[in-house]
Amino acid sequence: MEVRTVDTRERILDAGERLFMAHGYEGTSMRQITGEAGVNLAAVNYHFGSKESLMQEVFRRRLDWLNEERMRVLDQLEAEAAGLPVKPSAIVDAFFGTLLRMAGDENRGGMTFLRLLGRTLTEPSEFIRAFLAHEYQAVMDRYKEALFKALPEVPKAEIVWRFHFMLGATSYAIAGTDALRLVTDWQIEAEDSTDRLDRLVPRLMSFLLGGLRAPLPQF
Amino acid sequence: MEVRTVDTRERILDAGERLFMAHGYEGTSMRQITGEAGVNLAAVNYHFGSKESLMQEVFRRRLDWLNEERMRVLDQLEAEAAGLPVKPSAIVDAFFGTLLRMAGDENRGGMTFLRLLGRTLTEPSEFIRAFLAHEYQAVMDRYKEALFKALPEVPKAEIVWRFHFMLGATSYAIAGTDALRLVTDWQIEAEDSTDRLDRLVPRLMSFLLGGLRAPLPQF
DNA sequence: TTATGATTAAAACGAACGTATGAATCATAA
DNA sequence: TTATGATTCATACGTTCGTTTTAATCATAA
Repeated sequence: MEVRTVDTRERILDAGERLFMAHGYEGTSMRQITGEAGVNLAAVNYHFGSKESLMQEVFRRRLDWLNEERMRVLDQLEAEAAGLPVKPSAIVDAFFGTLLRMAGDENRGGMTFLRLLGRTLTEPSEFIRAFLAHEYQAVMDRYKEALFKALPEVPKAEIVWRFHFMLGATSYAIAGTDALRLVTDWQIEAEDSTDRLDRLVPRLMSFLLGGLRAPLPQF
Repeated sequence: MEVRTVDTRERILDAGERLFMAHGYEGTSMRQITGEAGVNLAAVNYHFGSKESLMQEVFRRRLDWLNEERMRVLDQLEAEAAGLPVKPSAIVDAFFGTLLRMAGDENRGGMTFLRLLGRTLTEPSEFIRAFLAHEYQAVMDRYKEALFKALPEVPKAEIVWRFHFMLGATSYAIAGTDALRLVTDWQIEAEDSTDRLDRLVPRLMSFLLGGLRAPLPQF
């Protein structure tokens, strides 16, 4: 009774993850999902209730671990710091590095999930935004507070904005690995894909830290 | 014979721009568009041929001007520099500042178009990506070359990546003005919307330049 | 072995989709 | 004023959408 259920659920989640990533939420049909998963059309509604609930479950499966891990790493950093502020670079790595390192872990969705997440953060559908905002709120608040402490001389509003910019650069870097042929041509194409991922992390980290620590704008 | 045609076309483009921004391409129906525009359902197919062609025309109406302006500004910067390399900050402002200043120009789409553009850059639909890549190619190449000259000591691949990151931060900052309640709560909400836009430009510029000039990652 | 509840399967539902058609209406030039 | 071509209109086409229903099939416990 259990074996086939888990199998079916998992197959649907995998197919949904890949197809939502490739074609977006509205652009993916239930028939595509069940077709790719090799299950009956009615299986999604039976196991998840609706297409919306499936989408939420696709995210929950990955985000639960990611955000717990982010909390755990930050806990550890703060424990090691023993009351002193944590270095900004460590905070940025805890938040964005933990995310990016998921790309290499096929058991946690790998690149597919990361690209889905990157795309979804700018997705218009209301229910997805509401869901993600809820899922992320606690982690966001913790990291904002950590950055406030790490950069006491920077106005809080500036930190929030720069966190926002960092999120954007990261989402885009992930989502657009092949989407954004706009900028890239031969210079990047030359590297193979594992190389590209290994090198993306330090490259992006340098960029994010440079932006975070840039001189404040004068109005 | 001309008055009503232009009117109808324009009303459809305006409605399409707003609805594609709010609900995405797949999430917007012809009936929504023609309903909001106050025109007959068949008008889109009559004037534009298809939904895809309408989407392309929505972008072309704004991008033609934007990219010409970007070319013009860069021409002028290079003329003023008289053979010497242009300052990176000036190049970044010419590309991203020109874009961001569209937000204040309601005649050129204002915030609505900017948010549509930001969201579309991560949109999965194949025909949109192909279209944008084609529309952008010449401008991208010009700006990449300018940055190569402005930063001769930085490897070209690094510059391309950082251009990519800058695009991401900018798209996201625009698209997520209200989408990304993830990070922001009271700190940003406090400012009213015109204030927010005026202050976004220098804030984003500082961040982008900080990222562009960050120390290179060591592998 | 049979009864039971969980799962899968096939088929159909009404609604909404993008597009096409042909007649009505309009503005203009002859 | 009438003829002509452009535009608007109501309507319908064929598909596809997400979901529901009812029956068949499965695994397990009594």
